[in-house]
Amino acid sequence: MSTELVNVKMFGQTGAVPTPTRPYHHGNLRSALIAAAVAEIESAGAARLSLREIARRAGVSHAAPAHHFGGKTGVFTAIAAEGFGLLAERTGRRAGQPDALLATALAYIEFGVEHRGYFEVMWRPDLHDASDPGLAAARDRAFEIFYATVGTGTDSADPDALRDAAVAAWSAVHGFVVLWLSGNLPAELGRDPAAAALSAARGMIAVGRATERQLSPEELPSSE
Amino acid sequence: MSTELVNVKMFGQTGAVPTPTRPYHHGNLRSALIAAAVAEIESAGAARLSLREIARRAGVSHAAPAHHFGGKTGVFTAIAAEGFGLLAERTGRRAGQPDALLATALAYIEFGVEHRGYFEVMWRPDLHDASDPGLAAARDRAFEIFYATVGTGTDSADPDALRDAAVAAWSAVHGFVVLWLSGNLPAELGRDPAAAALSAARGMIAVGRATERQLSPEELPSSE
DNA sequence: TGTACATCAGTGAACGCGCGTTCACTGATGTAC
DNA sequence: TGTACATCAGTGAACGCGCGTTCACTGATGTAC
Repeated sequence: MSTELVNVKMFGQTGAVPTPTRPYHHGNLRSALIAAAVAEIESAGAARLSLREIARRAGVSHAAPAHHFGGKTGVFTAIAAEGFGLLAERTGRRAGQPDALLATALAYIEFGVEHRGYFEVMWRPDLHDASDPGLAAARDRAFEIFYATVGTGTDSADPDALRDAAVAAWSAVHGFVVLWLSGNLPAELGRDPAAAALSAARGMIAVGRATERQLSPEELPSSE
Repeated sequence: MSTELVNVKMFGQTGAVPTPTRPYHHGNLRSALIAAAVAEIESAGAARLSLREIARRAGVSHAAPAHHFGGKTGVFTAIAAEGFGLLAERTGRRAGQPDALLATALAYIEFGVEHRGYFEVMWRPDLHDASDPGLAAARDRAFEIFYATVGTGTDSADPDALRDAAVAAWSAVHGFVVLWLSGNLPAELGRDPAAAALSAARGMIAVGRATERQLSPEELPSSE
């Protein structure tokens, strides 16, 4: 009898075979728990997440997640940090391209829609520990990429103008993701988030012009 | 002994005074429960809301909320409907003004920030019953006002262009509120949401221009 | 190569808690006469 | 004006459930010799 066979998980089995044991040490419990938690958040929402449900999904004892992460906050913190890493990777790829701002905006939206489990946790300091060094580093890295892209995309030299543009662009893409995920956007936009986001980008041009028309002269940005 | 005195709530009392009874029928339990629920959501988040906590805040028996609203979904549905009513009232006030789009955007943001308890529930069909007739009517009314304002503000005659502009404007204000409420926006924006939103509006002009520059000619909106 | 031992990842039984729901009830209110 | 009665808003005791946490434990792994 090979060790392979012995170590395989065979929970459903009830035959004459002596109860096969899965290895006592999981080997990669951390990843398994995070994956289980993300899957659970995607199917039931972050509010419903319980340590016991994570354990059930990962096939370990109910005390294992708390043992490994210290508690629910620890799980959320790990998810958020990993999420910012994934986001930075996606958006960073576009840096330098001539249409980097638009491409980054679409990358942000695609990330949020494809990874709602991560996305939902990343912006919720009430769930995770925002001061965790690993999380803070990952978040800062993602922000740097975003700011740099907005800076070159909008030709904003003035730091205040850059910040305002970054907040505006971020609000727009973030709001789009949130409304999309919660099913609030009109159904006519279709089911492809990238196509819908492109439509919204077209709309953004009209909104920018209307804003310019409606802001009083002294409220308008001075430069450019 | 006046009825006033008899009816007053005196829970802490243990003296010789005969136990004063508060009226068996509350009189306005519905409003009291909604107010209690909104207050609880604002202090602890919608995820933590329990029927028992609502009852505690309202000073009624723990079974009263379920008795009145049928269950937690009923409470959330009532909150959402009332929230859309409040939003429509606020944004509707600005219709017709020359700067209606900007004013409506600011009104949306102020509403979201001031009434986070309502705001959080309104966009969560997983919490409330979106098909409830009262809720649907209130929501449609609020949407009509928003669409009309965006239509006149952006001069969008084409229905598709109007929809795109509405989605873009909505994403922007909605994203701003969500990021503001979750504490994710940079601290330099200050503590006054209206001032911060005005800054973001300035940034929106630059973002609109950058979007126009980066969209390829065939992706650009044809009219205007 | 073999043995002894420290480490610590993961277990599983037990606990107390707050929750939603049920249900027989209480008592205020409104209406019919 | 007074009486009888139906209605139903709100009560409170009781229930079972899933949760997080604790803690003595088990057993795989790595290291010292």
